[in-house]
Amino acid sequence: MKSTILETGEPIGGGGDGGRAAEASLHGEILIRLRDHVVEGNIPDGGRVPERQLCELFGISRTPLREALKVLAAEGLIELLPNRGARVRALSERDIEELFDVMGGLESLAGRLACENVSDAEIAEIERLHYEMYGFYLRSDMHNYFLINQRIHERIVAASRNETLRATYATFAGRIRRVRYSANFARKRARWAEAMREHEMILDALRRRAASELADILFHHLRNKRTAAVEQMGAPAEIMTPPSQL
Amino acid sequence: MKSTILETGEPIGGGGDGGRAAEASLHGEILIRLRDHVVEGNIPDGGRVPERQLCELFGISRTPLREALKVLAAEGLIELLPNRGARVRALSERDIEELFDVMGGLESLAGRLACENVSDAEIAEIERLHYEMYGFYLRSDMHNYFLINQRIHERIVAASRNETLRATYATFAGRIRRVRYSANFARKRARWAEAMREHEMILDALRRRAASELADILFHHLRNKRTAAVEQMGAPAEIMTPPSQL
DNA sequence: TACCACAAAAATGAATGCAAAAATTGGTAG
DNA sequence: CTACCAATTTTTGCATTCATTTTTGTGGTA
Repeated sequence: MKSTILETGEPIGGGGDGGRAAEASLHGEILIRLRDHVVEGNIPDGGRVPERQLCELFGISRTPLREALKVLAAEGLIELLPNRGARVRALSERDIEELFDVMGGLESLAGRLACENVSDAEIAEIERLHYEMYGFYLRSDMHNYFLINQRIHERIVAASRNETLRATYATFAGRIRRVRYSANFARKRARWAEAMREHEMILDALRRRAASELADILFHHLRNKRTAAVEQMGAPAEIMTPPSQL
Repeated sequence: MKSTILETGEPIGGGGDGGRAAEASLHGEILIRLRDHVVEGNIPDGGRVPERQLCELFGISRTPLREALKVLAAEGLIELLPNRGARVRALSERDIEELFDVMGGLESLAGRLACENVSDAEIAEIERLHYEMYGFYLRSDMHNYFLINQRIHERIVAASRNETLRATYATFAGRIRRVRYSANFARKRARWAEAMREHEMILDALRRRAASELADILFHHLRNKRTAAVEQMGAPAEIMTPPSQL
């Protein structure tokens, strides 16, 4: 008996979970590693996902790898062409609009449910993060601003007390991760200030536990992010070159 | 539907689609058939999903079947226990609450987006369905009422013009299909009347294209469905016995 | 009779093998 | 030199095989 495999009987994939469980059973590990491999942009958009190479990269046979590919296809991260293998799914502008809107719907829901369930301590924690983020905004520290921003949204989702929602949110977040990353670099000060104001409204509505209002604000917040992201796409100039792929 | 297999090079799983495409490639067909097999309740809750038997049922080898199992696990329909095979995922009361809330969030979003995009013709069609449904309500024709009800909700989702949302909605709808079916049999006249009133509000808000308002109404509509479903669960008396499983 | 140990049987997880389809290469004709 | 076609190579999809693990069944013992 080795040290890597866990011996618990914990179920895998129980809740369409965003890939949290399933570390056991080779296939599960490969799924996670392959997902990361794709999400992190090691393969260019629309590029082929060569089974053979990945097999030796991960040191496994094709069977578990192909199982993972099927799952990633179901998640929408890659697409499978009959007899022509897997490709990294290139997101069209429309795809990105749709994804941001769905994210908006999910965050909107999260806010609504959070108003029902959030504790005072959680609000206090979100407030703390908010002011921390505000500090980075004042200092124009984009990177740390973005990090805290993410955490605030995650806290709201967590406060919704809905594990199904959390897992679904995680899946979609992974799907647009690359885009969000680059959209992040749209250093438009105007949009940034607007986002900051929206975050103040979010916090205010959450404090008052105004569910419908928070739902509205969050949807529009994401809608504005969508606009910013799409504008950024229009004039990319220099696309982030993936860190070289063997 | 044509002769089952389609020869187009259409990608599979392109959008996390709810199983619409992918009829090609044995694996894809098996995925659909197996999903139906589970959703339709041929295997009891928590029951084992025997690979061997299903293989000969479908007349295939274990490889494509196992690929399908992995996907269904990712969708949350079944769960995989390491070295102990697949089981049909039994939904706890909490699971069902979560699922209804997520469905509420998705329909809420659909309504919001529909207000942006719905055409007059689509509204007219939904109105037509609404009055047709009203007729079944008056005649206490539960079955047809439910069918039209489903179609109205689908029309709203379609009017959102968001394919990603549509696919996600379809996946979750499949996940609670069994529950909805039995919840449907909760013939509480009071709840039924309430639902009818809510539908009138939905139609009204859609006509006025009042996005936030419609979002609210749809969420609460689903929340009420959730309450009804959970109450129904509490006193099931006779659980729908699955039509015997070899 | 209840319980535990042990062995046989079955099922799972992963690797390998094989046929078919696609991509690639080489060659030829125009 | 280019366009087109055929043969080779590669890749994909599925079946089969092999090694573990779990489950089942049996017998012995307290």
